[in-house]
Amino acid sequence: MSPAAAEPSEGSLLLDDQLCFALYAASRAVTARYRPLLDELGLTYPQYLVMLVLWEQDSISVRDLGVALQLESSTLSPLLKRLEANGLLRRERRAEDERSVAIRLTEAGAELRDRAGTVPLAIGDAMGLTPEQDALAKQLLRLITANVSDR
Amino acid sequence: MSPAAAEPSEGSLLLDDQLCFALYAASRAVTARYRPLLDELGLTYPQYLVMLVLWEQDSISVRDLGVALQLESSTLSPLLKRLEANGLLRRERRAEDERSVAIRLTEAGAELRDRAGTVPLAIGDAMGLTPEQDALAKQLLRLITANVSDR
DNA sequence: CTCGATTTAGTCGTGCACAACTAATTCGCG
DNA sequence: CGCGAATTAGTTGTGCACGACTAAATCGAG
Repeated sequence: MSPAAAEPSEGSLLLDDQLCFALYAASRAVTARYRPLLDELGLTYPQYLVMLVLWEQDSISVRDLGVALQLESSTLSPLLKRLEANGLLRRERRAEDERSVAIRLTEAGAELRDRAGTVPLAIGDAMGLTPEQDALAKQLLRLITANVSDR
Repeated sequence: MSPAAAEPSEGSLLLDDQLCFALYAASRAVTARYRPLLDELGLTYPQYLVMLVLWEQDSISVRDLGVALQLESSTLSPLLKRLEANGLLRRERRAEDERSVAIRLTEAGAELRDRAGTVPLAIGDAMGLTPEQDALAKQLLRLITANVSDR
């Protein structure tokens, strides 16, 4: 007989017992926190993630971008079109394989990296986790993603 | 000098160092896992969350639903309209306050609860966490949500 | 070499998510 | 009581996210 509140958790239909809801709510809360910072860079949150990949590895195919971000081409194609329209990148068919499209940063896209440098620290600060909690959270989230993805 | 891989984490612009990306990817992976189960119930994932709240507390206002799920009326209004069109709930202006709209389950909406009973267990199984990991993850996610939301 | 299978981007339709705004109703101060 | 402020749903516009599909290019077995 535990004196603490009951923990039905497994198989419960109560919203607040659901890990999935905690995950969903946290994800939206974090992107909401990013919004004002990214507004100053003229980026949305998914666009920011694409830029992170490109700053790490320029000239990547749409396919490999999709693998890195776990997004479909039907999500990426219009998103990349908007980033191209904003002058941050160029899309060009690869000569060696005309099916593939290489995404390359423009000068403006590469320079945006400098202005984005303060963003992760500001968010990390807002999340308010200790380095240990941060590492633990990442570990658990990757475990969930891996378990839930396969089969 | 740690022999393991470096952990720059704080202030890094590498995608895989970002807790925010782990969160975003996990959230989408989990909802993707729900999709085939919810398809059988004729629900989307956000619709399922709304139904969870209604099974817990029938006859709730749009406002209170928004508080529970942290969603705006501009998201809920069309979503509720679709659930109403599918015969799962009714919307009626409250007599005592004509600004407010009460959401009430129909018979079909209440009965759907029985068919949904197996969903949380199936998902919990797919996530593959120990009860301790599950509790820890929920705790960390709620901490992040709370820290990131205020101010 | 050839032709069906595979790979790669992209389009289209549906349903969130949210900011900005509107309209109706209720509240509450003077 | 009267009227401006606040509350509540809802609409509109933009941008994801993803399934289903298409078109073009490449691959590979025979």
